[in-house]
Formats: sequence, C-alpha cells, structure tokens
Amino acid sequence: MQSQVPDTDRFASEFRAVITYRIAKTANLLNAQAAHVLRKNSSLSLTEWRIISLINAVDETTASEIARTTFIDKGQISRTVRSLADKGLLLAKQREGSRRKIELKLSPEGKALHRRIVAIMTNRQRHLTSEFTSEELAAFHSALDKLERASKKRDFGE
Amino acid sequence: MQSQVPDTDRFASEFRAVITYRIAKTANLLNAQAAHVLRKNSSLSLTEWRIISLINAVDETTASEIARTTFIDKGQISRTVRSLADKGLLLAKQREGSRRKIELKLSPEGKALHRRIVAIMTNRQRHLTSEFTSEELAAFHSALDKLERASKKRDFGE
DNA sequence: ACAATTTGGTTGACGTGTCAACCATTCTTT
DNA sequence: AAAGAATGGTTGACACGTCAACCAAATTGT
Repeated sequence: MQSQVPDTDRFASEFRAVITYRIAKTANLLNAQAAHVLRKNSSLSLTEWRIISLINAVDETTASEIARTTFIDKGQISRTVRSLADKGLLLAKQREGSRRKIELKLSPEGKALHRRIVAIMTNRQRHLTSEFTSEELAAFHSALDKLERASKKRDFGE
Repeated sequence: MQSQVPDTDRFASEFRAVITYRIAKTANLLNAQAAHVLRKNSSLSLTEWRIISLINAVDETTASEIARTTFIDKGQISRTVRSLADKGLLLAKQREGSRRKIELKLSPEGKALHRRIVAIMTNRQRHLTSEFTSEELAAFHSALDKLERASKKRDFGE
C-alpha cells in the first residue's frame, strides 16, 4: 500500500509558482471550510454570513455601500438581503429623507446570531494563523494589498 | 464633487484584519481579471483554461488526477473535459490496459492555443508580481502553504 | 473464486455567482 | 425648470460550482 499522501502532485512543482492558481486554490479551501463550519452551526450561507458581519461592523449601512467595498454583485446582495430579512435577521427600512436608500441594520436576533458565530470564526482565524509570526502576517497582508491593486489594472499591454 | 475613490471603506479597518475575507476578495478580483483576459483573447472559461494548462504541464493525465491535486469538483472536470474535447482542444482516449482510466492530452490545436494564451498570462503574472521582491514572493508562498494546511483540518474544537 | 471496497468517471438537481436590462429617484448641468 | 447623467436597488436569464447518487471497472480481503 502506498502512503496516504501518495507520490502526488506531478503538478505541484509547475504550479506552485503560478501565484493566481495558488491564491484561488487556497481561497477555495478556506471558503469551503467556512461554509462547512457555518452549516454545522447555523443555517447561513457564506455570503449571508459575510453580509451579516459587514453590517454588524458599521452598525448600519446600505446595499450599495456593501457592493462598493466588497465587490459582491449588486444583485446577489439584493437577494441575500431579502433572504436575511425574511429570516428576521436584519431590518431594512427606508432612510429618513430618501425614498431610495434603504438602511440595513441587524435585528436583535441578527445581533445575537452574529455574536454566537463570530466567536467560532474568531477561534477559527486564530487556528488558521497560529503558525504565523506577526511579521509574517503583516507581510502577507501587504502582499495581498499589492495584488489587489494590481488586479484592478485591466491594462497590462492587452 | 467627491474624489474618485471617496471617503470609502468604513469597513476597511475592521476587515483588513480578517484574513479569510481578504484572501477571498483578492482571489475574486484576480479571477475576474483572468476571466476577462481570457474572454478577450479566447473563448475559454477560467476553468477550461486551468484544465488546459494542467494537462499541458504534465503532458498527459486523467480526470481524477486533476481532481485530486486541484480540488476542482469531479463533476465539473468531467463536463469541462467534454466541452474541451468537443472544441477539439483535447484528446481523450482509453488508457492502454484499462477500460476505465481515460488519458487526457492536448490536441495540436490545444497546444497551440495554450502557447498563445500562456504568453499573455505569463505577462500578466509578471505585472501582478512586479512590486514583489523575491523574498516577499517566497514568504507569500509559504504563507499560502500554511493556510492551505490549516484549511484542511476541519477540527478546531468545533 | 467470491464478496466487499475503492476508484474513475458521468449525470441530475440544485444553489450560488455574474451579467445586463431595467425602473425609480436623486443629482448635475444648463 | 427641464434634460441628462448618475445612483440605489430589483429582476431575469444564464453560467458555473457543489453535492449526492449512480454505474462500471478494478482492487483487496477471505
């Protein structure tokens, strides 16, 4: 019998260098893990959870503000917001003095849920970064910054 | 009139620290950019392109080997392989001495396409990493390794 | 040699993401 | 004040990802 992790990865050497593959793969793994944890502990999808924590962070916001900062699709936000409102986790009401902007806030139930889940997720994040020194972590964030900036330039000699 | 990039991101301070958000967001931006480049230069989807380059890298492989190393869904691979075969970009034939394994190779057209696109993508990668020193790049890869390993443990006190 | 298990691959159903069109409202310009 | 542009949000159509069930072939255990 071969070892658990076999000869594996004839691909590895070639693709370890391709940074975009690596990020995509890591992101997928992390997202899958998060979705799994959420399923076990709630009935939230990953996007629902993200939107909840975003709203929680600023206390009150609008769909378009979320869209602008997260790059989540407008439409998807619209639908997710409705599903969260249907579940009674958030309150959406017309902003004073506007007939268009809709103010999003967590309901008490939403806040309670957030409190419960954020504890789990914080724990998870601690585990994920447990092998990082704080310098490594800072460097990693700064690398992501650079990539993010570079990813927004759609003009590299196309 | 406000500046192009406005007061922005009341979220930023809060969420810069949440590593999984940041990776997911960066990965999304990079994927979107890649998909965009592919659309402009070919009729390939991102997964089609990835599978083409994977096959190219090892010359010949099977669906399950791809699944094992990339964590792309079996089903998705199966369908993508068929669509690539339909487009004449890859050849799928029964492996000698097996009535189950199917050997995947690029067709001459597939190879030519790969050659054309890989040039563009390599150029892109150079732009993406142009602000990285080689130490930074190495550190970034090693950080991804750590996260990948940690993401596979589904047991952190759940 | 047989049953039980594992592996390679396909398929269907369904959820999520993405794009573009759209409407109503608000802001800008003249 | 009216026309035009920009913004906030919703919707529909469709592509893509994900999960589970499934079949056939191959391997393992007895």
